[in-house]
Amino acid sequence: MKTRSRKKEIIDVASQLFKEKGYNAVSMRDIAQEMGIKAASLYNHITGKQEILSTIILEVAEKFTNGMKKVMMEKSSSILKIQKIIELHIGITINYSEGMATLNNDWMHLNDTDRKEFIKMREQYEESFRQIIKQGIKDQEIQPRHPEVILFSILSTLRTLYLWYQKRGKLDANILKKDMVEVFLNGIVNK
Amino acid sequence: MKTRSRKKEIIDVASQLFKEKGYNAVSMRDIAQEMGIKAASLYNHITGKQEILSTIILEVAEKFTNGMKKVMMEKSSSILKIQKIIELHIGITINYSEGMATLNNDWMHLNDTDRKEFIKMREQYEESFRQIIKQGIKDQEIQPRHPEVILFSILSTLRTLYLWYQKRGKLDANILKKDMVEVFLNGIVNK
DNA sequence: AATTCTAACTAACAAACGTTAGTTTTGCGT
DNA sequence: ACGCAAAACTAACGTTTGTTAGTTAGAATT
Repeated sequence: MKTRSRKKEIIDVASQLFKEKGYNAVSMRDIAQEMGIKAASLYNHITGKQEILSTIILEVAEKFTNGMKKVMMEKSSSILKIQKIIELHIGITINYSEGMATLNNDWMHLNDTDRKEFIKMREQYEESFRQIIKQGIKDQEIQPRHPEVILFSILSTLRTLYLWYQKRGKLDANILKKDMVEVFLNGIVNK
Repeated sequence: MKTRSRKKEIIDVASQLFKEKGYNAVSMRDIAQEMGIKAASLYNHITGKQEILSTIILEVAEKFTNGMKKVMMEKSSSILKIQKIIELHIGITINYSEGMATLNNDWMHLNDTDRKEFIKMREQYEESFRQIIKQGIKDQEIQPRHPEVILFSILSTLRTLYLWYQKRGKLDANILKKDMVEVFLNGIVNK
């Protein structure tokens, strides 16, 4: 189907623009101009601006949900699971950095239905992560600190990875992962 | 001057709304309605929407610049300086959480002049932080890892603190600081 | 009591917005 | 070469936007 690929083009162009200026600062005319067509022509492929937004965000959100599901099913230590989660975030950031930006910054502009679905997914994701940390503390793999601080510190770093990854150019994902795991697991102090 | 306090009111109301919906999704009529007046009346106190935005952002940005300047002048270890920076962020987040959100999300909607100034301030701030980390590695206080990963991990956590602080309600700032310092300095692994 | 000032108001503006309707062009399968 | 569907176009719509102009009620100052 030709429409599919054209639709994908629209989503890609929109992702890029949303990342730079945010959803509300990008008009349908901006998107169309970037594609060399008129705004009205976009409606041959999509139902509206909202559809673009929810397509971008929910696609990335599902990647996270599925990735976390896999991690949760593994029979490994909590530390190893956290490493897998860091890996998951790095992978998604590399492949969907524009979508990642939109998910972070513009999820609140989803329509009621999609926004509620998104929030539910996000809460479940965080809850899974929290359980892993709590289990790690119980098993004495992880230091007995407030789980919420650990969860928040790691998650906010991973969520804004997209801001940073582009600047570093083609820094090897493996090196990035290794260093980041080291920092979170062992800290920065030289003892 | 009476106008000053009324202007402050506008800034405060706008900060709250900007935090929730973002700069472009908040209209002058929204701000006015929240204050119980008409949009046109706002112009007795401010020159326009842009002024509101730059007032909010540049005020917070200067807090950071001044705070960092103080830290840099201290004659203490790098580790201690990093602790001071964490303290600085927590303090600003508590007192200016709305402005913090706007700074993070809407700085790109500043006009050309203000945006350039903001970017310069941010770059200088990051560079100072980077120097502290590099010095710490040279002095063998900090483990010899890529400074950029350390910088990014800490900074992105601190920058999005505002997202998390409100949820935790009145969690004591001192406990938060202590736990967060522990996580970054010593990591989470129980050795 | 008269004047000035502050901060609100109503009315209106031009521009930009998302979207719809109807029409024309393009390009592929026959 | 013809037919048809896909995908572009023009024109316009009703809203919403930030902002300006001119006016008015009430308080403060003289």
